[in-house]
Amino acid sequence: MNSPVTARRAATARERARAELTREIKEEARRQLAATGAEGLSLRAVARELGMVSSALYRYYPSRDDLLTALIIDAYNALGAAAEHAIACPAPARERWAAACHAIRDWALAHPHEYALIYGSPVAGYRAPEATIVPASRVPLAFVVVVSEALADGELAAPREALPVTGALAEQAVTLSAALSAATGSPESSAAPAGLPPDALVRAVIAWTQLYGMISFELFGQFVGSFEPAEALFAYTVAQLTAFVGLR
Amino acid sequence: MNSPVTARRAATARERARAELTREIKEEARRQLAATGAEGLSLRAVARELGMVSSALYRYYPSRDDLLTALIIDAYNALGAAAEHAIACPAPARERWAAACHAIRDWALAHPHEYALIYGSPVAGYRAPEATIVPASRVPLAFVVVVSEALADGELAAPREALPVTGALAEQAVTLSAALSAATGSPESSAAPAGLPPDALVRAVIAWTQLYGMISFELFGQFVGSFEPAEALFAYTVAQLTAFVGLR
DNA sequence: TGTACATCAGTGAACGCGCGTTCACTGATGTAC
DNA sequence: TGTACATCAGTGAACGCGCGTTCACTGATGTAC
Repeated sequence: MNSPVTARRAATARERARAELTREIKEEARRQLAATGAEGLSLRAVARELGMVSSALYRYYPSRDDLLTALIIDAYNALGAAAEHAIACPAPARERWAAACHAIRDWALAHPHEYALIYGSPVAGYRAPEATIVPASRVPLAFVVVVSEALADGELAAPREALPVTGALAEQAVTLSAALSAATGSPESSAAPAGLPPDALVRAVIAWTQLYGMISFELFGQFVGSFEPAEALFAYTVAQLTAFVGLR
Repeated sequence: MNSPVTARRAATARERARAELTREIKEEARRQLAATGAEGLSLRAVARELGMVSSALYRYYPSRDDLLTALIIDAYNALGAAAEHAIACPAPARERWAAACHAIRDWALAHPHEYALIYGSPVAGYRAPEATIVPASRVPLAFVVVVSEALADGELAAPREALPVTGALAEQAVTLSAALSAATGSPESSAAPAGLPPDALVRAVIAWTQLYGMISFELFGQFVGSFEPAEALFAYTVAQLTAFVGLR
């Protein structure tokens, strides 16, 4: 985009203004998302709030869907960063794992509409482009990394009541495991989560869906009148899951 | 509504036509829901499809939200009926429990938009009325009933790795347990699920959120490229959950 | 059984709204000589 | 350094759309005497 062939030079005023406005548009859109939800996000409203004419936004985002995509990617990245930050500390794997769980819930409670945007029911007529795949995998990858490191450090042991993983499920797990090794073999990732055995990987994935279910139930109001506030239930679930995943 | 004070009499042609059309409107709305999702549901489109003028619908549903509410209640009831049907057979509790899990997933896969309507991200600007509470509780109640019956029949035992339920969580569980006993003490329910100990209730609730998370992940496309198709993963999860809940 | 009146279903036009996107344009900023 | 041209940001009007909801109305169905 920015003429990568030519030598680097200082950004012009125009370029700075453009970057600035691109950011402001996204911020205003995020604000409206938080107020209205994804379906209510409107280019015209965003432009209005920024004191521009709606057609001017098309200099920055070619369509409403592109703006939505930008928000989705940002949300995945923000949540992924929260999880990665939580596991980036010198502590036993089981503690880092639990910290990631709580970090994810905290982020979700703080940004409910952004959480719904990425994990809620799909937005009608919107098809997520491939650019969302990598950001979307940061959270599950963080979990896999922790479990892998626990395995390497001898802190992983299958729970006593674990059922064997066989058949089609084992095949899927092996395939995914290989894909993960390939993906995280890239230079930027120091810890290679390769070689996670199928049953450990399956348990990690199940744990992730459990977290997701717990957080979504809370956020979408299914606990109103019973386990709301849900801190206690969540903490208990995380503790159980830690054992289920096999973190000692 | 139907003049319960006066003696019963044959329905007039008008009344039959009204009941018929009310049903047809809901059916058409459900069809559009399946095609477009909740946000795309429009009174005008429903009327158009039925060959009526849009204002005529207001004789049947006072507003779009009321039509949505009717669909939500129907969806809860359909899913609840599927779960109840699955547990209504002479078999060990653990099998009936697993059957309910699979029945719920099957229904969700067959009616993805209706599932999203009741368990997806809340529809913007829509507030669920109280009339949805009872239908919404049929599924969780079915699970509680099975576990209660297992307890009564000596088929329930805490899993070896179960953590104790204490503090705020135990209090919430006790309160909920009491509410359940009161609610299901009504004549229509034969099996009184009273007296479920807090830790068993908590585990049942956690299991329910796990199921929900697993089904939603599959339905909302988060498994694309990894565990899709998700039958194997789901079956494994159900088996694990059965043990977790303590069904022997 | 027949008539007068009340109830109700459905019509058609209208209100008022907001939306995404396109397009020809003006005027400012940047660039090459 | 100064000028001519190219690039780009933002404007304002317009297109075409669909929506929920209201309202005065016509004509059919039901009811009471």
